[in-house]
Amino acid sequence: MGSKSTVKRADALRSIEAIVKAAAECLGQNPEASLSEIARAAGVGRVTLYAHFASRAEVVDAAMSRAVDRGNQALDAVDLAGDPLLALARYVEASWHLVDQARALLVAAQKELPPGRIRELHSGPAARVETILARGRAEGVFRTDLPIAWLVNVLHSVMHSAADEIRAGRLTSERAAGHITATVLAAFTPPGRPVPEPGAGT
Amino acid sequence: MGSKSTVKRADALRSIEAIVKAAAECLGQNPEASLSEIARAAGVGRVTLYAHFASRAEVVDAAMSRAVDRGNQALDAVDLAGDPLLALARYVEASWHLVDQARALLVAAQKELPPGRIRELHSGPAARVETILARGRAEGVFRTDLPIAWLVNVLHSVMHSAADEIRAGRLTSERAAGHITATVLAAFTPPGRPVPEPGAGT
DNA sequence: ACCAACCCGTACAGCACTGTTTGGGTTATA
DNA sequence: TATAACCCAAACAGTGCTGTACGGGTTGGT
Repeated sequence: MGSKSTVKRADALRSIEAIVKAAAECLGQNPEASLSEIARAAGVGRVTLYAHFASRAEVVDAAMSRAVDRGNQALDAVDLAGDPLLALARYVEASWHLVDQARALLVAAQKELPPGRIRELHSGPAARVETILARGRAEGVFRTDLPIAWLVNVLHSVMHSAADEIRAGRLTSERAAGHITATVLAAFTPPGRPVPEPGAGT
Repeated sequence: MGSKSTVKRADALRSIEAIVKAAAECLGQNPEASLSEIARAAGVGRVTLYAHFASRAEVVDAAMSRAVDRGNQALDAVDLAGDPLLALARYVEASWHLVDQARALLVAAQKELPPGRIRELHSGPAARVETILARGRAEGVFRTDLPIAWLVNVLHSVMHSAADEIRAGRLTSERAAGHITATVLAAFTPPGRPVPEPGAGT
């Protein structure tokens, strides 16, 4: 789409990059950050921002896309094969961090972007977890009495929970992953089976 | 405080009541609802609203207080003694519903009210859960390898999770409580012990 | 039946944000 | 080095919200 304009100049690309980065950071802290704030954080005039993005929605979309890309990229380096319990632990270790920053950004996106676009962006990461969960269920280590979508949502909720606790000063970043996995592995254990002891594969 | 004015007239009290009720409902659906919307929903002129509440913050505070009061009242009717597992199940059954509506309201409150006031309002309900959890830990049915504050937060997160699933159309209200308790009771089980089968005391 | 308290609509001032325009200075690229 | 692309600050219109001020109608309490 949009092959009308000739190639952008180098400084223009630099500006755009700075804006998208600043947008991801600002909106990650405060979903209602104004375009003025974002432009200032990017070290760029507000008008320049409008020269590259037609509307606030476009800025949010770009920031969201960037965050999702980074997330996918980081998760590609994670080994999701082998014991589902360990795979899930590795997944948590690598992503709880990202999920936190993405949350506020998601709030901004939900107000500015059509729901379809949101699902589209969210589908990639979601698929990974579902794969792990499905394999774990097939192997009998994860419960089958609750829908997969529910389990996925619980996982994300617990990650958000950790972010809250950190912000409240009741939890340190180092312990977060451990708490999350301990909680989630227990929550996913099939009824009647013992919950796994933590620290099996550290 | 405020013993200067003579008693309010009956219609004034009726208006105030309608405003607070409408505020709780509107802000419960959309934390950014304007005072115009709230006044309209209350069947009252916008100016009348300002005659009773000096600022938006006062309206939010009143709505929040109302919701908390109602919640406490509903929870007073719940028996929290006996088997901690069953007590927790009863608690969930009675309150997941309230927590949902209170969430958006809380978002509004966090933007308008000082943090101290928020903690003050939240302390009542939180204490209940902590009591159940502490007793369950003492009796060995809840895990002690994670802090109580964490467990409380997990419980709330899972409740929010249920609200999300319902809004997304992937869960019905009837099954919500069951899913929540099944998840949370498993998450709270001490490592090495079997997770309880659901439906023990239905 | 009276009067104050209350309600209402309209209107105004102030603020913050979005999006656009203008005009002049700077820099990449050929 | 020329020129088109780019950057910027200042300024404008438009919108939506908050909070206040008025004047005329309605209603509750005594």
